[in-house]
Amino acid sequence: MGRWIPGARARLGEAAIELYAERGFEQTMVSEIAERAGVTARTFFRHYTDKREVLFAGWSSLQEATADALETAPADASAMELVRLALDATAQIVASDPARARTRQAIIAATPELHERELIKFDTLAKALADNLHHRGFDPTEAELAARTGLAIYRTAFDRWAETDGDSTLTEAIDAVAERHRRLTLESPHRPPGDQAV
Amino acid sequence: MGRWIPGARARLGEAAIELYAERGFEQTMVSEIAERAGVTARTFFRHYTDKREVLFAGWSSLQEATADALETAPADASAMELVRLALDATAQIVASDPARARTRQAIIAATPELHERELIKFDTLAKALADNLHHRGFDPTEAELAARTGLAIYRTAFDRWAETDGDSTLTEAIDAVAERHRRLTLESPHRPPGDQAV
DNA sequence: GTCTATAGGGCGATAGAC
DNA sequence: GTCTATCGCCCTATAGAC
Repeated sequence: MGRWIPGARARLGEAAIELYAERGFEQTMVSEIAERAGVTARTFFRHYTDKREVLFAGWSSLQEATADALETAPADASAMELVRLALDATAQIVASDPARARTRQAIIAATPELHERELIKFDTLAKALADNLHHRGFDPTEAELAARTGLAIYRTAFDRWAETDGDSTLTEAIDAVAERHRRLTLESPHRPPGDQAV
Repeated sequence: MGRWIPGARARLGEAAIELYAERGFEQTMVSEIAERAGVTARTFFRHYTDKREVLFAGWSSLQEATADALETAPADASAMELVRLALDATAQIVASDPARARTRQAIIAATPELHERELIKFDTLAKALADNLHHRGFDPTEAELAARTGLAIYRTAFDRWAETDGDSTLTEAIDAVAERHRRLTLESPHRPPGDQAV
């Protein structure tokens, strides 16, 4: 007795996503996930801090991938060029398993709690990117702004990509949205000092 | 008996913010908030769906204010011009009580759970703004992108404003960051079709 | 307003891997 | 022997049901 099968973490992750997809996030109890994975509920919490975290287990690798992508970038690259490199690196990972990406997306979209968690993950990603840019010499405000603008582009592109049935790539979607962003900004009038809103 | 003092909602809101600031969000129990407000814990949950929601009670008025601001805008305004009007309207409300805004900010920054909730509120605001732009005739992608870009500008401006000691206005901070955003985008090279990342 | 189920944390014991 | 994964039982606050 007490003979435990290794790989509990992975089994818990699988079981959770299956159950969330089958019957919904809120309708799934931690004890059920644990049961399907062949462990106790207590073990679940040793691997994942809470029920939501299971769906975001891979995000640290995204952060590493973007950091790697920026390491090999030319030293004189502009802030937005670097952001684009980071987005492309992210896109490659996410789009490497489109079916999983879309399943995840469907689960998250159905549950405000999970949407909340996703947003803070995006925010963490943006923060990491901003720090990276800052270390490259950009000032904090510029780094923060560029990173957040990049995330705005990425999220919009992902939304479009996820709702189409896979005839175009995520990277192409990012290209298209980035170009839109350019035009949008060019259209917006320069507001000279002294011409401020009341 | 049955004699209750009106204004429970407001008292609960005050009590919650006081206690969150005094001893931290997690260390504060709902029963303590209720006690300080002179009601039962059950009453707390009738006014606020959960512990976090207390800090975001005023956000619906922000949404209304931005909607109003866009109603009076010229019909031929560009997407980013409209976004700027919305941000300025938001800034006016938020900056009308700078001390409160900064206290709130400090509580939220100290607690990931609250940060999460704040992000979804911002996202909801962005969604509402995007819908508004969409109804004005902009296509969904453009509306979504413009709204999210606007929020990126707003949040960066707010961060800068909140960490300085009130010698400049929030609206000025937004102006400055918007101008930065323009320059950042202009610097970023146009990527012609066919020149995509590997 | 009361009652209850679930999330999630703390602690000590145990059973494997090394 | 050490180190780490797992268990099981205790506990409390949240949040929803009645």
